Amino acid sequence: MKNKYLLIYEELASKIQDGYYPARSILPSENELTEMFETSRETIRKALNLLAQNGFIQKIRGKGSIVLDLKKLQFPISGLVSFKELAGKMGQKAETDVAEFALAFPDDDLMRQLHIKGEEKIWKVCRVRKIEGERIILDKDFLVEKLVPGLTEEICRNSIFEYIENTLNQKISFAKKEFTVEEPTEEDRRMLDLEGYHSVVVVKNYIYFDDASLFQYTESRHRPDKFRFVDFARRMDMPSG
Amino acid sequence: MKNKYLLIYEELASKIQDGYYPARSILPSENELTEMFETSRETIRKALNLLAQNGFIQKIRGKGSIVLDLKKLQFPISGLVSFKELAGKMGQKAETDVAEFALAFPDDDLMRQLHIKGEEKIWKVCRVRKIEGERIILDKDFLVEKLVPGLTEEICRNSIFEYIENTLNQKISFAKKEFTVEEPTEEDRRMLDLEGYHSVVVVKNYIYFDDASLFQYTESRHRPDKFRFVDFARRMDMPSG
DNA sequence: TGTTATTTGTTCGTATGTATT
DNA sequence: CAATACATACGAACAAATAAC
Repeated sequence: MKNKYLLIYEELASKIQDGYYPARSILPSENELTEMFETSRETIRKALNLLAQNGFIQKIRGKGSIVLDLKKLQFPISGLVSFKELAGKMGQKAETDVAEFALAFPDDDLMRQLHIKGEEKIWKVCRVRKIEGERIILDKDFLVEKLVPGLTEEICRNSIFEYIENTLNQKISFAKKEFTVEEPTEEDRRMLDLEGYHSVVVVKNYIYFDDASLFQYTESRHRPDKFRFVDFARRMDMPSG
Repeated sequence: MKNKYLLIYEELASKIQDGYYPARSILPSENELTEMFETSRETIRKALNLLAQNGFIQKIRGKGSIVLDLKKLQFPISGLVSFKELAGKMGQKAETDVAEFALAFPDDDLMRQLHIKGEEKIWKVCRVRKIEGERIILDKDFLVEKLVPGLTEEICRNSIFEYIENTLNQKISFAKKEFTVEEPTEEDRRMLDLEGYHSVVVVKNYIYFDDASLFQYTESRHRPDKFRFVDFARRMDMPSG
C-alpha cells in the first residue's frame, strides 16, 4: 500500500498503450479521475504530470489532457534501460558474450572518469551484444568494487542492473549519457561484425546511485546501422506538480 | 507576478552555476527555503523537483538536497534548443546560409510525416550551418504554412524558433527526436564539407505547439566528428511534486 | 458579443509516514 | 529516543484559459 500516484500513472499509461484511451482523445477531467480513483486531485495531478513528462499526454489548460501519439514507435534506448530490458521489448534473439571479466586497479584515465583514488579496485567487464547472431554492440563497463561487491561472470552474462537492483538492493538513480561518432578502434574491428562500416556510435554512460555516488562508467560502442535513439523533449517549463 | 516556483528555480539554478552553492554541498532545507523565499513548502518543493529533474541536485530523504556536478560539462544539444541559441552558448563563429526557401505542396512522404492533407501548403527551408567557416550541418525544415504564416528568407537566416516564439507568439511545447547514422547522400556531399567522413548523423525532429498540433518536421544532418549529444536521464520514479 | 460553466494551474495549510542524524 | 528532513496525501481557494450557449 504505497505510492498511489504511481499506481494511477501505470494504470493510465497502460490504458493509453492498449488503446483504451486512443490518440487525440481527451482523458477524463482531473475531477472525474479524482472520483474514479477515490483519491485527491493533487494525487491525480501527480499521475497526469508524470504522463505528460513521459510523452503520453499533453495537458491544455481549460481544455483537458490530450492523448499523444508518440509512444507507439518510441522504442527506447531512451532513458535508463539495460540491454536485457531492451532485448525483452524488442523481441529476443539477443545474446551476450562476456569477453573479459577482471578485478584490477584503475589507470589514470579511469580514475578521472570515476572520481576515485588509485587504491580503489575496479571491476572491468567487456561484453559483446549479439542480435540475430551478429556482434553489434561492444559494452565496456567499469564498476567500483566497493559499491558493487560480489560481481560474477554469470551475473554479467545476465544483467548487471538486475543484480544491483534486486540482489544488492541498491537504487540506480540517474545517469549522464554522451553520444559521439568515432573511428573504430582495432578492438572494435576485432570484437564486432562491422561489415565494412567505418564508424561506431559511442555512448558514454556515467551512472549514479540514489545517494549521488558515481558507481559505474560504461562505454557502449554500436555498429552505426543498428543504432537508433529516440528522445522526447519538452521545452523548459514542465508542468511539474 | 507569476510562477513563483519557476522564479525560485531559476534563482537557485543560477546560484548553483555561479558556484554560490558548490558541487557536493547541501542546499538549505525545504523549511529554510520556505522562510527565505517567504512562500509555502509546496512551492519550494516544486522548484527543487525541477532542479532534480534537470540534473542540478539530488534529493536524499532524511538528509537534504545535494548539489550535483553534472551541469558544467553538459553543453546541450540536449533538450529543445535552436541552432542560434546553441551557437550563442558555444561562443560564436557560427553562420547560417539559406540554400533553399520555398512554399509548395507536400509530397506523399511529407504528408505522412506532418499528418496533413495535400491541400496544405508547406514551407521548405534548407539551411547550411557553418562553424568556423566549415559547412558542418545541413538542416532541412518543413513547416505547415497555416500554422507558421509570414515566414521570410531573412527570418530563416536568423532563427525560425525566435520568430515563432517572439513574433507569432506561439509556444513551442515538445518534440520527438530520432537519432540515426546514415550514409551521406549526394546532397550531403554537395552541401557539406565532409572531409572524407563517410557517414552523417541524422536527427529527425517532430516539433509540436502547446495545443499538441504538429507544425514542423526537421531533418538535421551533421558531420559526425562535430556531433555530440548529452543527455541526463532519471530512472523512472521522479520526485515530481 | 458577453456570460457562465468547465477544466487545468498555482498556492497555501495541514497531517502522517519514513529515513537519517 | 528525539530532532531533522524529505515523501506522500488530502482539502481548499482562487486564477486563467477554454468551450458552450
